[in-house]
Amino acid sequence: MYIIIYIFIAMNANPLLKGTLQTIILKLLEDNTEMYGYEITQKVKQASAGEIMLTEGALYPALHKLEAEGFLETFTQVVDNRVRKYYRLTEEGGKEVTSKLKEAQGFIEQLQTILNLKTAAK
Amino acid sequence: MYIIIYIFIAMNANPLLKGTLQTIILKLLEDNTEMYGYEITQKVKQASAGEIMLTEGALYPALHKLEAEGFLETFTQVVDNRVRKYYRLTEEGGKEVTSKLKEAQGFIEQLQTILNLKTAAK
DNA sequence: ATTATATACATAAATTTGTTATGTATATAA
DNA sequence: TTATATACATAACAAATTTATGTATATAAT
Repeated sequence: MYIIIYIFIAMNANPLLKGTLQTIILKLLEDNTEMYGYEITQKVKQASAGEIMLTEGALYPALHKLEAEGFLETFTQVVDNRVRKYYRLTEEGGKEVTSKLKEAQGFIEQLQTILNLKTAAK
Repeated sequence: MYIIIYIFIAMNANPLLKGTLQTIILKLLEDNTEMYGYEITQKVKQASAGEIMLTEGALYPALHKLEAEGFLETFTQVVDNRVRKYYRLTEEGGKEVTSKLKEAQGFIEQLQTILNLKTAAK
């Protein structure tokens, strides 16, 4: 008789994700018009070669918040007896993507400068 | 008689900083051997063209934590009657920089793929 | 049949990591 | 004398996650 013990070493999934999740969601919806939550997790996983894994506990509240803020609107669809909640950018949301992307690009650039010394400050 | 009212609009300093601060500190100490807290804030400000501003409330606890984890060691020096607490990488800290940098580079790359569609996933 | 895995949503508790607000103290420029 | 810069520290608060649960259906594997 065997006893199998699984030891999971928590490694803090994506310590760098913080602050980026909303931008990722908005950008994906700009590119794909409409997506549902689970679809977003899979898309991010596939597009990032498995490096960025969205947890449901982060994703769903983030989607709800973006909707509450008026950046997203939703509709529901049943496929294979399972409910899917689709999200789509509102006009406000469209503007927000641009703003968030600009912010992210700027931050990434400066971060790379510091971490890489690309532009090597004096 | 004039009454001047200043209205400060809080704009959430660096919403994208989260998770990156430790990496920034470690990298700066790899490049500069030894630095004190205030010096780090100024270096980051200057190197990022004022885009990344470290707040003291984030920086000092982060330094203390890195020290407690054994990645940094300190010594004190008095200059102009003011105390400076210098930080320096330990050997452990040296390894940690490499690891954190690799992690950051990987994340940034994947993030850019998603946000820019640089590598445009199918 | 039963179990595991994938799909699909949701929420609550706990944790991490920041911001904001304070506090202390010295030096220097206005 | 006042404001600003230098230099540290910590506590209260807020935000955004992770982790842990819970519900429910479909499908592949045992």
